[in-house]
Amino acid sequence: MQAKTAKIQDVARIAGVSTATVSRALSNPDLVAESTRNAVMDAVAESGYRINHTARNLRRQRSGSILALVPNLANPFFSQILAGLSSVLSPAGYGLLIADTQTDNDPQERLRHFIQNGLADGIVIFDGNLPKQELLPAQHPPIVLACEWVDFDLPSVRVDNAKGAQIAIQHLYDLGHRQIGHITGPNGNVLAESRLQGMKSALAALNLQQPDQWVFQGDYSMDSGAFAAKQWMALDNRPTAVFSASDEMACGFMGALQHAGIDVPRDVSVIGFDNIEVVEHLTPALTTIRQPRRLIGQHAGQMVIKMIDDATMRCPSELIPVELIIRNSVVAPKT
Amino acid sequence: MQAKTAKIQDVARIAGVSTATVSRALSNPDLVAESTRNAVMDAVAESGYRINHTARNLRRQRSGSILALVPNLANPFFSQILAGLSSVLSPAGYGLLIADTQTDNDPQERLRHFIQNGLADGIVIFDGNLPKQELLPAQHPPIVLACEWVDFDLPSVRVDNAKGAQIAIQHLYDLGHRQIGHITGPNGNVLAESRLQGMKSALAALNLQQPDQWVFQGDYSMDSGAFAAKQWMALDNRPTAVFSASDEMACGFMGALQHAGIDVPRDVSVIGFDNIEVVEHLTPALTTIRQPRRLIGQHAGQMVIKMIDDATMRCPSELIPVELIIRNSVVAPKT
DNA sequence: ACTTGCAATGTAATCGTTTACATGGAACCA
DNA sequence: TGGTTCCATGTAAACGATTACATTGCAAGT
Repeated sequence: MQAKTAKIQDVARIAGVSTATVSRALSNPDLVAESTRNAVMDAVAESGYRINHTARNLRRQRSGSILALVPNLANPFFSQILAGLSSVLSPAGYGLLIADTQTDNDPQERLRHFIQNGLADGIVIFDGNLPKQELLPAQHPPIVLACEWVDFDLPSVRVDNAKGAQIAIQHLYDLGHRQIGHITGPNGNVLAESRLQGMKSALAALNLQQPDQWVFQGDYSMDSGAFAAKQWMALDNRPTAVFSASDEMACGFMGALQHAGIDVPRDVSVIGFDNIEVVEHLTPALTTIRQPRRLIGQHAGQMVIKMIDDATMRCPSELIPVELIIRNSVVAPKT
Repeated sequence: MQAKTAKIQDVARIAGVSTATVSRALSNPDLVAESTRNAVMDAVAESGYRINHTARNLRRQRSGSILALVPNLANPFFSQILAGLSSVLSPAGYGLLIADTQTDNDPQERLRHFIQNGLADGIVIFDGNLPKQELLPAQHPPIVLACEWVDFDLPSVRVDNAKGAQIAIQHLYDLGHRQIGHITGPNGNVLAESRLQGMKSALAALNLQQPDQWVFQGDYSMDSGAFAAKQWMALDNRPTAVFSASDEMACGFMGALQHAGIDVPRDVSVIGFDNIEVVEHLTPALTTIRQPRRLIGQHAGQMVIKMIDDATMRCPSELIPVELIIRNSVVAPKT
């Protein structure tokens, strides 16, 4: 251990003032006279002083970071959202702590750990399946839910999933499709549910039937999309178009069909949800519903910061608009 | 503000012991008698005590988290690596702080900020282009480089990129290709360089020529792969196979070719690098060089923890093996 | 019986800031 | 001139843990 890093005491000594003045000069410059402020700054430069955040945080009763709880870090869906989050947190002086909610077997305890231990000044939750009773009553730092949400009253930022589904169905309908299948997200997932519901009511409004075997159970993974393809191929009576609750599943679905020699979109049209980056480069390029992921991250970040700054603030939930991106995976059905 | 959370004092009072004993009972159980230990545990349960990490960290002169510096958070390439990292950090009691190195315009200052401010007990750097002088001399927490590396002596965990390139070329060669092109990574990137060099020496060993116009400048993005496709199509004298320095570029390349009506692999074989998840589901499924990304994250995490636990430790760099994944994007050239 | 050693615990200093409160002086006003 | 007010600064008490050092009591060794 060589020359320990300078502390505020050292700066104070060099500048010939008290530690209080140094502290003020640094974090509240208008409180000190200009001349002293300059002296302090010089002393800081001379000593190479850097603030000790741990000490500051202890004193201020804060942690200086925001925690993001994601259900599966390995899922690239989150990378852009996190990038958006990070881009608003950094400038505001917050660190971004990231934890995977599904790594171990006691989510209950783990969640409590994160929420109650003062590890974060605010939390952004991307996982709608967390044990709800942990979120509800206790005193916790500001929480915002992003993408997924839970049924009681916590502020959230999300897209209008039902609307997205409706747009997708309408698009298929407009091109002439009357037999429309669906690949769902995992059971119990709020996104999956609302996309499913959105689809159902859109179909109903259009007076279309959808037999149960046209609804394939998925879990957002590519593999589950590929599995849906197998089921589709096994059908006597195949839907002419399939709306997938995620782009990843659509990838898997199209891939498996193509590997089996089935032509997309000639034999079946496919529409996805999310607009992840790769789908533009697929063949056929995937028609999909765009979710502005970066934006979602940014809004969530801004919201949580607002709630930290003003504890009384009740943020309204935000609904980010979705958008149909037309590419080449949807065409009129064969006649 | 209601009932402030219990502190160690409260626990001590309830258990009828001193704070020192409580502290020991919690973090060093064998130092206290079993009976007192139980009394303390009961008191903890009764009071709902949860440790204040900020205070502990201040006293212990640590921060309790590890920082990951990634060049571009939005790049899904990192999501699995981070998942691996997180999976070893969490159990060890470290938080994972994530920062994007490219968000703002003064990387120098930013890097210094992270390194010197005691924000992290250890740092994992995924960006080989950081200002090197910042990493070199000063006293900093343990640093390990992952994936990318810098030329001087810092421990790293990475794959054998040159070997990967060599395997790729050999595979193409074995199938009969003698005219082989390449899409590079960004200029100055160590991965790009070593894959390029690996390819060059493999070609030389096989006595193959590679005119300059067969080497397309890319930047790892899908778009740059698509751009390379344009250049490939403009060539009079096209290579029969292309080795791409990343799967993403290979996606863009294949996509753009297919959209232009060119058949992969019949008209040109493509081999990638990374084995990102989606490429298995492309049509054709992409033949590629697999990098075990999750493993890289895990090893980097273990290494940095080791270095924190034992400051004298000099970790040797680790080389994770790569592997050829044969799929359908490479076939023998047209005769 | 007297020392020695050890195990269990307590006392209090310490980590590096922030900030409530106290102080001193200048400016202003009647 | 004496009294307010206000600005700039200093003093010292927090924040909530850990841990060096001191203390105690008891068992064992001689």
